[in-house]
Amino acid sequence: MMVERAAAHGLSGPVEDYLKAIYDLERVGDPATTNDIAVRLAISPASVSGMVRRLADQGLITHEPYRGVRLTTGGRHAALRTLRRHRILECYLTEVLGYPWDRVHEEAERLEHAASEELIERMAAALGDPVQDPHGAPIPTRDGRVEEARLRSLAEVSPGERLRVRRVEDEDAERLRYLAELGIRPGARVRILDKAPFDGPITLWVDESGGGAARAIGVALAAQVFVDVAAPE
Amino acid sequence: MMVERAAAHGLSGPVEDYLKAIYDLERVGDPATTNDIAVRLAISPASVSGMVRRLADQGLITHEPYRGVRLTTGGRHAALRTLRRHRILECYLTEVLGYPWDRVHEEAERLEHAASEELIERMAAALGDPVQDPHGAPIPTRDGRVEEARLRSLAEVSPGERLRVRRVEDEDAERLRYLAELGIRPGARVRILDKAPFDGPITLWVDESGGGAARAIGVALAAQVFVDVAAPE
DNA sequence: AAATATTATTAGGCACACCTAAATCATGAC
DNA sequence: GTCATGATTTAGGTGTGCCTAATAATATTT
Repeated sequence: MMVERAAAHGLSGPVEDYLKAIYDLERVGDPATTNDIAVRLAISPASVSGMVRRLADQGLITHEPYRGVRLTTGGRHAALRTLRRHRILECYLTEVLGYPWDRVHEEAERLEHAASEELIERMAAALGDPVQDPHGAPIPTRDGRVEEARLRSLAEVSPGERLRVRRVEDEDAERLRYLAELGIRPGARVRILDKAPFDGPITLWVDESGGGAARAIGVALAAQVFVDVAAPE
Repeated sequence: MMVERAAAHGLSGPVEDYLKAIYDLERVGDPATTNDIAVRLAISPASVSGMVRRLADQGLITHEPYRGVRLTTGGRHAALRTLRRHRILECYLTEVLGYPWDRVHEEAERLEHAASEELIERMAAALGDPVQDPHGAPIPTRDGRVEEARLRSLAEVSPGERLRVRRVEDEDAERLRYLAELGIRPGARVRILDKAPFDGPITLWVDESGGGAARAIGVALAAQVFVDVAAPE
């Protein structure tokens, strides 16, 4: 007899996590390598090898040994369904239940595997079908379409231009809390004042209601903040 | 390295399900037998034997071989925490997200293992700390207290008295849908008109706004509907 | 009290998802 | 063109939670 999955979908929690990770790594650039995935999920490369075989057997990814891994159409759809669930949950928890910015990711990470499509759609409806989550990530549509804006990170941008923060990585609660303290969140207007050489601190001006403030952050943190050129307001 | 549980609590989903089942069986009467648990969870008795050992090792239950199983204080608290999560979720899904009566149990059954204490308390607060779920089951308090009213089932009551439906079993969606059609839900006022012999049908009068209707149900279904003597309104 | 039926447990397996340690493969340096 | 380094895979193992089939303990009948 087949093991009855506790999940609300055909896939186990771990499988959904792999697909999300692969989607995200692929999005940035090249095919996801075993190692990339291992680092992302904080598990050993050997474990990834095993799971990669199973995912390939199920037709969710293609695997060129020693080359990397790509999602198939089916795998991509599964990843986007999970991502939709995750991001709608984040919106709902934040907007309706008053969850703090930095804790929402963690809760959504668990709920996304258990929440049915119906629950997610009820939440989406209650929110008026949001198009992005609290960290600025776009929410895939029901039929699995997203447009991932091609944004530059603060680490890549040169001083001068007026910028608008569009998105921040949401994985790490502490970092998020710190960014929030600095006023760096989606929608904020910023301008880079200076970049110290040798990966030194990046000084920027953060607009705030009634003024603003100069802030300095390291390159690692700046790489997790994505911006585009600010539309004139 | 210890396996990181996906659960938001110390216990795995299956363990929480066992504890809930044992709690419920104990509540009705004698210590839960291996077989009872197996039937309740729709798994083989052999599997229950194995899990029972593990639960006993963890100090969640005591086990007298060939006698049955009882929750320890710790086990009971764990069961009540899970039950609280389940029932608050049912309330929230019904009242805030408009979930239908018959589908709410299934969704809560999955979410209860993933939802953190914080989420549950936020939902409870949004609802004004409800004291019972949509099927009439009492919600344990944060500190693990419940009073389970000693109710009689419709199958046990004699014709004549004016009754009020207090609670119905929520496991089976189809049964719930049928009961709802008949107007039999917590709060409804009913009176037994007749009980046919040899476990024959039970005929009852169900008050409805602007009248009422006579309905007949079988003993199996009647055993899942719990009532007390109607308070004069 | 012995035979039978019921109930519970043990024995032996399987799938999943992880681990460490030991090969193996690929590639850029020399 | 070989070699070392780093990435990847295989080999072998763990814990959880389920299974079936066989065995053992208890309860019931005769």
